[in-house]
Order: sequence, then C-alpha cells, then structure tokens
Amino acid sequence: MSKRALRSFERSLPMALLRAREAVMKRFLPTLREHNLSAQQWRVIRALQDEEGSDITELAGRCYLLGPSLSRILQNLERRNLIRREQSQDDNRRSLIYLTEAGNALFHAVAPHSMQRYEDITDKFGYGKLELLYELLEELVEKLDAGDDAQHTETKQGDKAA
Amino acid sequence: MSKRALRSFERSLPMALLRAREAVMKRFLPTLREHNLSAQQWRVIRALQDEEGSDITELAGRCYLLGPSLSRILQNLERRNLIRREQSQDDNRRSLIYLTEAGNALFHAVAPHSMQRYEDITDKFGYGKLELLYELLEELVEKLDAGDDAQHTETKQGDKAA
DNA sequence: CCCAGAAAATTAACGTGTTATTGAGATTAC
DNA sequence: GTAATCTCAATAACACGTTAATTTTCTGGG
Repeated sequence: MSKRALRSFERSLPMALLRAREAVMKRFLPTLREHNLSAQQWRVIRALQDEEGSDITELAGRCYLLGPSLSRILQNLERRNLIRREQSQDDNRRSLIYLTEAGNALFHAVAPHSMQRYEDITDKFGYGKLELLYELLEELVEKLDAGDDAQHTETKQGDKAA
Repeated sequence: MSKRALRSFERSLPMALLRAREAVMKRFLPTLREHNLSAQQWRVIRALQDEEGSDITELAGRCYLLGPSLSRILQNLERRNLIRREQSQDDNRRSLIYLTEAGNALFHAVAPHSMQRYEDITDKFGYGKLELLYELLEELVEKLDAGDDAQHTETKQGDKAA
C-alpha cells in the first residue's frame, strides 16, 4: 500500500532502541544500586576517573548530559564527598571537578563488576553481532545528524498553562 | 583488549543506544512540540487510537510505560480533554480509557507528520539496514532477557500459568 | 574606563523514570 | 462469611531530561 499506517509499537524505532537500552541497563543497575549510584552518577565518576580537573561544560559533553542535570548530579556527589570543586585560576566562571579519595575508592569498587557485565553481554549476544550493532548505531546517528535543515524550530506562543 | 579497562564512553553500549535514540527522537520532537505533546503522551494517544477502552495496566504495557508515569500522563491528557475515563462494569478497580473527539482529531493532525519522519529515516539510513538494526535489537533484548523476569510486563492473552 | 554582548554555571518549572507505599476493590482460603 | 491475600490504580519521594531565565564573569569596542 502506498500510504502505510504508523508502525506498531513493536516496530517503532525509538521504542526498539528504548527496549534495548533498558534490557542492557538491567544488567548494570543492580550493582550500581548496591552502591547507591544512578547510571548518570556512575557516568560522571567514570569520566572523572578518566580525566580529572575537567570543567563542567567539558564534563557534560563527555558524559552526554545537559548542564542542569550535571549541575544537580555534582551537588549530590559533592554532598556525599565523592567529588570536590576547585575554582579555575584562569577563569573565575569555571569550576574544575576532581574525584575525592572516597570517589576514587568507589570507582575501584564498582568498576570490576561493570566490566564483568560487559563480558556477560558480549558472551550472550556474540562479539561479532555486538560490533555490528555498534557500527549500525553509529552510522544511524551520523546519517540522521547530517542533514538537519528540516528542523524549523517552532514559533512559541505564550500560553504556559497548556 | 576486552579485559583491560572499561569501555570508553564512545563505545559504551548504553550510551550508543542512548545517542541513537536521541538522534531519532530529534526528528519527531519538533512536530510533537508544535502540538504540545511529549513523546510519551503521543505514545498513549497512538495506543488509544489503535484500541480504545483499554484499562490502565494494559495501556501501560502497550506504551512501555510504568504505572505512575502513565497515571500522571492520563491526568494531564484528561485535563486537556484529549481522553476520558469510564468505570469498568465488571471490576470497579479498573478505569477504561477512551480518546475524546479532540484527542482523535489531534491524532489525525499529527499522524501524517509522524509517518513522514519514518520515511525520512528509512530514506537516509536505508531500508535494509533499518531492518537489520531492528533484528539485532530484538535479538539483543531476547538474549539478555532470557532468564530474567521482565520489568515491563506485557499483557499476554492466553496462557495464564495454571 | 564603560558598556554591551557572550560564555559558564546555576536555578526554576515542568514532565518523566523508578521504587515504595497506600487504599479500595476483587479473590481465595478457611 | 470473614480474614488473608492479591490486584488496580493513585500517591509520595527522589533523580533525571529539557527549556527558559538568572547570575556572575569574561571579552571587545567605543
């Protein structure tokens, strides 16, 4: 038929990606939960272990988080003494973020479990298929992000109370 | 290379799935936003268009939403007169949900744009690759969920465990 | 130096994800 | 027929996603 109906949910691409992500996250969340960490908090700790002294904008980019989310996450981690801030000398607008000793210890407590989960997934799904999946996902993002002219941002009307 | 360190973010599977999902959603969100709909609200409206008179538990399963989220979404849609509720006769705990005329009209206003976005994506990425991606994602979920109890339970008609 | 504009970070406001809890209505057991 | 139990739906509490607005600081042109 020329005019197809909308895909059913089971074949909807955003839904399929969501399901897959949740299936994967289910393998990681129990360990994180034992350490009272959300997936996002763990991303931040990993990123800081990779490279300390990032400013917040750079950290947000590496963790794929938006500023406001990261701002709240850092407040939380700071309360728990897992990170600390230092004012940048060059630019007083910037804070540089560092793992504390406790943060570093937490990383080393969680990391082995996290690695184990990756190996579980690789074993269950197959190394080749996993690599193929990575490539497809990457290519999808590339091609979709390429031509974005059709993104006419909407005209905002004032009614807030929608 | 698999035993040495955690994957970098660029190669992390949850992150890759997240990026892909967001790249896809970027194509749909502008249209939804023009109609003051979130992706989840749109999922609910689509599901109701498919099959009206669902109870909330069944609707949650079809929309892949958890109860509390759906509860809030339905309150929102009800305030906006896009859905209405009816008490089930058989079981007073259940509400059955229906699209109103306005909800139905909204569906028909948005659906063509949504279809067009799917066609854009298929064109950009390629039909074959898209199908391959679907299959891989499905297989990933299957293999990871094997042996786990599913979090988002689907309403399976048919065999109730005897 | 002063001021307009840009950038870094936070805050505000709203909607959703998630777990635990609650309350009303069904179901089962005894 | 009543008590224990299960189920449906809503609520509470917290964290995150997202857009807009605010504050502070830096920068560049007069």
